[in-house]
Amino acid sequence: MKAVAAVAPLPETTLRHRNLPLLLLEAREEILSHFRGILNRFGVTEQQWRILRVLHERGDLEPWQIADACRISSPSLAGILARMDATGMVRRRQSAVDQRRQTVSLTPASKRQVAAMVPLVERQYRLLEDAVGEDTIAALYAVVDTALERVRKATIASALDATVPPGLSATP
Amino acid sequence: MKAVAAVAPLPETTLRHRNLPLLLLEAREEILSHFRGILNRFGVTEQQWRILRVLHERGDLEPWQIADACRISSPSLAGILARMDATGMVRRRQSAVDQRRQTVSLTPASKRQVAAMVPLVERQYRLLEDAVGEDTIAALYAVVDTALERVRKATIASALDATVPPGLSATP
DNA sequence: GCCAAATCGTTAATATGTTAGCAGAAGTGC
DNA sequence: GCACTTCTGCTAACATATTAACGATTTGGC
Repeated sequence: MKAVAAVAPLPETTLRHRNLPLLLLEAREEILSHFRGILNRFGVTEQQWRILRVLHERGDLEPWQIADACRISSPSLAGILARMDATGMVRRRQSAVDQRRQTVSLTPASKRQVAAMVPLVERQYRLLEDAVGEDTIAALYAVVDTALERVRKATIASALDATVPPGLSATP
Repeated sequence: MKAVAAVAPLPETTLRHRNLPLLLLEAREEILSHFRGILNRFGVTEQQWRILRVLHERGDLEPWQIADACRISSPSLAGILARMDATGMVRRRQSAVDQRRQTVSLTPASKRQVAAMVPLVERQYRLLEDAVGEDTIAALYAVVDTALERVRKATIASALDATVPPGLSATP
């Protein structure tokens, strides 16, 4: 006869949860694909557009503010801003009071470019809403907003803190 | 006195729509941050895990199937698979009938590694659900699913096809 | 059977993401 | 005033994303 432990949950090797980051990546890429033509037309990358847009909306910013707002890591941003500075898309000035800090601002040329891009981007959003339903897009914003907020506020433990069968970890 | 055209919509320079791809990026990164510890522990990148996982779930696949399932472009996948092959994470075999095709499969070592990672990943999903509410995560899956499906099925025109004021485009 | 077109994986060039670490500058406590 | 800590932006090393283009097939039309 089988022992009592027969019902004990074996180390399951089947994922019950679908890959949520992958799903979000798919959604993001699918939507972004409809804007990429506009970006390519104006010769700006997706990250460069995020930066142009946030500078357009919020005015001059310091690099750490851009990094935070655009979800670009500091090392990535350093290179991106250097390239944008070299091509005249932004201007960087050192702060006089704090030698560590900088201020990034749009140039007259990039302001004109943003002004030309904004109506196209806005129109593309409307075309998207017209095609899939404004309510669908609104629900997407809303649900992602609340999920994001709750994940950020929550205290989430790490599965690594739990007891792990020794010898299975790749830790040296 | 003002002319009748006073109400005509000036070329608006204010974006009414928030950056939706950025919002999805934020959500994705926020969630992924809680899994990155597991991936780092086992020395696999996020993309490598996507590949390991899909091979675990669906068995041997050809590169184009992996590219499609994991949302990895063909050029990126070439390098990733080459590295994974070099480190023994996957094995590649040429097809006998079609010299262009390959079959990618897990190795015994990577099968053991996936088996060790799956419970941790699954546990992390549960910790996430416990912290933010299972319904929140379920709603996220559901809404993103439907939005993604509708965007894919819809026929969405390009804003570039509309009339653009000449001289504002960066087209040479 | 043969040639043009489509397929599959790949390389090349450039731009970013990730992690670790570092240098200069500014705040902090004593 | 000085050691200590924090902050800000940066470099370095590596892995990926994007776009264009290519080489080796395979397929389809005729």
